[in-house]
Amino acid sequence: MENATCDCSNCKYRELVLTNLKDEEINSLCDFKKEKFYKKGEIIVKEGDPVVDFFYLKSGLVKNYFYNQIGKEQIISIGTPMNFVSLLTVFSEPYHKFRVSALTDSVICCIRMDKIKSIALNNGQFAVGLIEKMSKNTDEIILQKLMLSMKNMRGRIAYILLFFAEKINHSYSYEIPLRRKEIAQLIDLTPENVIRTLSEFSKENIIKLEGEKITLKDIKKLKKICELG
Amino acid sequence: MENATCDCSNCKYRELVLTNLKDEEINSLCDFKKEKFYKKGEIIVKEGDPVVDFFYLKSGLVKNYFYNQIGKEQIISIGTPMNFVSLLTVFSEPYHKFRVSALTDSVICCIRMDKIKSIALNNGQFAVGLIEKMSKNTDEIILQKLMLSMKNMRGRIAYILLFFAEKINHSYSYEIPLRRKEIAQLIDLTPENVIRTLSEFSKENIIKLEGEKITLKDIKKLKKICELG
DNA sequence: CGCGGCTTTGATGTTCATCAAGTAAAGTGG
DNA sequence: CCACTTTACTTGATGAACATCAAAGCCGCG
Repeated sequence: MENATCDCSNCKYRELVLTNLKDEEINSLCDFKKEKFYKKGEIIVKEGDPVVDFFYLKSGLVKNYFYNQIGKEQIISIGTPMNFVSLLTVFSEPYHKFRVSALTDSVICCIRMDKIKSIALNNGQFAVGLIEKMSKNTDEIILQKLMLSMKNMRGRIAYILLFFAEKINHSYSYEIPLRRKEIAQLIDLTPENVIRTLSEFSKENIIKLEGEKITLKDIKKLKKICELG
Repeated sequence: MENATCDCSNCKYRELVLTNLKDEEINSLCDFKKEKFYKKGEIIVKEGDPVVDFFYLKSGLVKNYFYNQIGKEQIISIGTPMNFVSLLTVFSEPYHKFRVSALTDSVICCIRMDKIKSIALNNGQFAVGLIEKMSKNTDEIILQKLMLSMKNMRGRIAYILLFFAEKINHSYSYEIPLRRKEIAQLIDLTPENVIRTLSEFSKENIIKLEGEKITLKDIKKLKKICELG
């Protein structure tokens, strides 16, 4: 993990997450800002860490996860660029509940939480923008979990392949950003069954697998499996 | 459903949900406030309804749910007193995504959404309070779904019985507020298996069933089943 | 009274997890 | 650079957990 600085005032990334800021507020935020680079696999936040910074992802991909009673990893959500890293716990709890790590090399902007709060106290516009953004973000997480829980094996795999394509890579041909095991942890299957289903899809000519690269060949069929499965 | 009015300025219920309001803001909010009474089973919000009011539950119990592709009802969360009714979609979407109905006779306070937003714009204290409350509320929903998804049949039933006792009824002896079928919809089982497991617990002397009344007899064992299941 | 919806129990079937075993790929140290 | 270890991936066979199906009793309600 490395640090760096950049200019916030014209930062497109900041604008999408933190809006309606006056110039002097931007300065006050950004004097304490840190931009951090994380390598694939690096841990960004550990459960139990005190909440000091507010994070948002500029580029890369992160996972939000925890370990269940029997020590198995469970992925709660995937953090995409222009979005919050970590759940909203940060606004109501002094300590992080979950772990966050980088799935790919990632750039994260860290702003002191107390600065955010103190600006929100004085700038309602900003606070309302934050509320709206949070609301959207959380709803998506809940919706995704709901959608997944309703589906069977094939439906879940289809869903997640389409999710990677449409929400993350913006292409139907991409490198799968998660290991088979991680996919399993995200959609609540075993790695064996993830593999099995991918093989099935491949045999049925719905997808094409080449190493870590995947091409979704029959989108229509895939969407059907996703909806009905 | 009936309407009524009450005085907001000293309302303990309002204070817990909407804090840091100045006197004139309370008045501005409450002039447009409606207090509504819903009978058990009544629908409070339908998916697709425009978001005009902000709801919080003063007393009673509500369920937040939707219908999946095959028309089966799925319960997302149970709304308890002193909390928001409906998910946070209200802050970012113009229309409700889910349906809400009363599980028991309920009293709901309805405040115009535009009033809430316009006050938040001018009162950062209020906005930050709202953010914290929202954050807590949503995290609980996500956590509950996560906990449930990790558990097997017996674990889920144990969890939900303890949830009813500790979070809703504040007693280990209570009337079950949901039908067997609704419990199934909430914890993702079939009604048959809900019943079967309750029967098992009853035979194992962990609980006692008398009509709709239930008594959790062996809390220790129940918690063990909940944790390990 | 009789109809429909909820509840309950038992029997059967399907889906998915688990177990086992083997191959490939990727890091590690001499 | 090559043996060695470790980790990921893959396939098949077996078993357990839960859904589904079927049938009967119960209650509330028109």
